[in-house]
Amino acid sequence: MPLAEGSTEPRRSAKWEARRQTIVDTSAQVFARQGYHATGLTELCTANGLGKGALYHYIGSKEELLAAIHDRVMDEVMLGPDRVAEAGGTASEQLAMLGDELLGIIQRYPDHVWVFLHEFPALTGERAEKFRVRRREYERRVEEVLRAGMDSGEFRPLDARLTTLAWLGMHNYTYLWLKADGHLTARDVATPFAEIFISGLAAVEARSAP
Amino acid sequence: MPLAEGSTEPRRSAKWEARRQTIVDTSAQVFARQGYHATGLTELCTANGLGKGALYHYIGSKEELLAAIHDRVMDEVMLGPDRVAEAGGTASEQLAMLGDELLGIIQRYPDHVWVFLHEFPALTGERAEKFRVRRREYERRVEEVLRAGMDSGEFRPLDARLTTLAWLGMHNYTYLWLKADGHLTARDVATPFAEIFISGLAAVEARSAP
Amino acid sequence: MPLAEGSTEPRRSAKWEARRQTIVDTSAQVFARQGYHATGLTELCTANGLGKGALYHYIGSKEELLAAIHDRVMDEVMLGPDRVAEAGGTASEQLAMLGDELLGIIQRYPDHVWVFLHEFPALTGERAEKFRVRRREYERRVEEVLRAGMDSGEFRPLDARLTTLAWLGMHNYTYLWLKADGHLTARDVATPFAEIFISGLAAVEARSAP
Amino acid sequence: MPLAEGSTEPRRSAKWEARRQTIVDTSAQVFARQGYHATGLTELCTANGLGKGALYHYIGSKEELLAAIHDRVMDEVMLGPDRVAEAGGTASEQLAMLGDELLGIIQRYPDHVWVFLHEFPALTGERAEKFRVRRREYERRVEEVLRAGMDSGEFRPLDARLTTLAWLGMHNYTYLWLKADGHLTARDVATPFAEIFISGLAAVEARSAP
DNA sequence: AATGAATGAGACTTCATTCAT
DNA sequence: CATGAATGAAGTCTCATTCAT
Repeated sequence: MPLAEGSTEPRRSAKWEARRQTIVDTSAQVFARQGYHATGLTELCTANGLGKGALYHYIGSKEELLAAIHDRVMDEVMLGPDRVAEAGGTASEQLAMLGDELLGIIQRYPDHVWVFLHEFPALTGERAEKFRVRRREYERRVEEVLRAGMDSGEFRPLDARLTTLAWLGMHNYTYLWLKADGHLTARDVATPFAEIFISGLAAVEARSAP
Repeated sequence: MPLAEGSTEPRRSAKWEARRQTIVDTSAQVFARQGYHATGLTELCTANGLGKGALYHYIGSKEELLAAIHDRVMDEVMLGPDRVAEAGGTASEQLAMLGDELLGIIQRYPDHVWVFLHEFPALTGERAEKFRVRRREYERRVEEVLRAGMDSGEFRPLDARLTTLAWLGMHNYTYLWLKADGHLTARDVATPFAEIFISGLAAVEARSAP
Repeated sequence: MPLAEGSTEPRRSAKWEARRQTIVDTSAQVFARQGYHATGLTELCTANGLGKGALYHYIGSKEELLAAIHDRVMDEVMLGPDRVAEAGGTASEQLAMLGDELLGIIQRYPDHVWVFLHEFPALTGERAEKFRVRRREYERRVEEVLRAGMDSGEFRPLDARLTTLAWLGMHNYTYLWLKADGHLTARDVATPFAEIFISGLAAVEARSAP
Repeated sequence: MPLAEGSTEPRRSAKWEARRQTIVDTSAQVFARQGYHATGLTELCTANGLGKGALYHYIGSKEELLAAIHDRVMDEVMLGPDRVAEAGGTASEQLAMLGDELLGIIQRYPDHVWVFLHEFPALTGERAEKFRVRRREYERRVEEVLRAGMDSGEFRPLDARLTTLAWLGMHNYTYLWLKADGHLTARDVATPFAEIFISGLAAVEARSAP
């Protein structure tokens, strides 16, 4: 019996967990390339070098595998706001850091992110709800930073929600072209993005002074 | 396969074309709600109030239907840059207009856009290539406007490609939340987006003057 | 829209219904021979001379097919008590008639009955409940006849429920050996069974009269 | 396959045998609840608190386990006629005793009996044949008693085979509702059953004498 | 124009069983 | 004694598409 309550999943060996992680990562690649629905179990088996039975020994179901990919990337994403809050600094600095963190993840986990942003609707029931909640939570954290900047007069007073969505779109959308194997690092992108966005938010007086 | 597209396809009656258009639009709705792969032909039949044979009479194949949805929205999108070029004006004005046009389409065709941005990978072969080309063409037109602004000194000198991608992300990503039925009009969003983005690009002297 | 309310099943053509009935009967034979769980869809396809898709066009699902077999036989069984009640007569006569009817069905539908008595636990949810209810209803009708006989003094006063179960066991159990192809007719069995059972129930004075 | 049963099978330790017996009994419960085919090895493992390897160490195969359950109950059943023959008495007394014994087993081993009567067709080859033979042997013993009663004039001259089948049905069928946990003992049922059946068989003169 | 029966490949998943550890 | 990873065949069911009517 595990110490933590409510964990209905039977404890598995470290070896099992490691293998499972490998399978999750490999499968993310395949899903990113072909799409979740367009990828059959047989293809996943080939990609992972496993028979169907063995694959199911690790993944439980195709949808559970999809959720595991989501978890992998969402766990990382949620760390960003925490680290940023801990680091402190001005709203501009915090927003820049958030962008850095986010693009870093997109670059390090391009496949997982692709799956996360594209195949989320394939999740059903509780699994879908879980990630809807986590996603909203992240957005809320971004919005908080923006709102703080507006409150302090560092940013112009804008619609915070709309501004958050603009920022998210600008950054998230990079999943379509930002890959680790390119010559571009995450920071190469994050820095100009931050420059554009933050100076776009900057309080008017700072700009229009005669 | 015909050498010249559209030439050998048997001309259909106006009635047929009208009915087909209705089917394309209705199907876009279903695809947007459930995903292309997750939607079966039977569901499409129900949604369109047609038997399988009749549906195939109009759509040719499921993938051709998907391509028709792409066409519907891409035809509209490509009109934007043309109209903008014709209208003339400063780079800022042109960029704002582009945003206006794009968000207008996203709001008027939320389902088609959703399908276009989400299910594009389901297209294969020539059909995929066709839309890849059109999409790149649109991006090139946006980049042109940005490059013109930088050349004229209206915008700071930035990486034009990267800036284009930032602009596209910020605008395209609205497909996830911008719906016609909301209280928000396309312009309600386009205006603040343009303000943020354009002032973010504005040449430094304009901002830092003492 | 069908006239009858609540009928969610789409109306089907008479041809479809006829073909379905044939499939139900043929499948009952296969299930009776090999068992429900031990029979695969492929086998059913072979037996019915149909591909998988076509078979599903008619049966909906394997369990629905099982339910259809249940329906076929249960519809017939439930007619017995009605006909008997209508015919009237003494309790002994009614009981004999019930046995006649029941064994007649067992002989005419040996496969359906086998499936009904053996594979009932394979039904789930509402489908299981439906037949549990109908079965109890039939038993209640038998018990009523017995109780009437006891009340009138025609039968000895015994535990009516227990007596019902004895009668049911004696008759139902014939499904294991009573086949139409044998030389034995249903009546050949029903008559001696009725003689034994009814004289076993007969009021004591009728038997022990000097 | 060993030529002489039981001879070449490696003798197992008493501990092994005990453990095996426990497993057989526990599994009978699971099979009775869910059916043989509907129960997976994994479920059996859970129910028995054993891993797959360990379970196979005891059971050999799923079908062998099923056979063991059959053995358990059939061994008991076959003792009945022997004990009855040894006890002697009139045909009526012997028949009543047989019923007593049989219902006693059904009540003491409801799960094993359920499996025996329901899942017998899942046995294949020699194993199926073995139990077919034992079952026929039991029926023969019952028929002998009936025939003796008829020969002696104690019972009316009826079709002995048919009468046997009636008696078996009446008694065997109780497996559907006779459980140990109820308030009803086996004798509570056996006595009225015997009364009905035996008086139903009683020689005519005893009843219809003018 | 339209129907819907039929196809058969392939979808996801579970099965009983084996065997290296 | 016991484990649990691995197998691969078979399970039920859905798919897009065709075609006789």
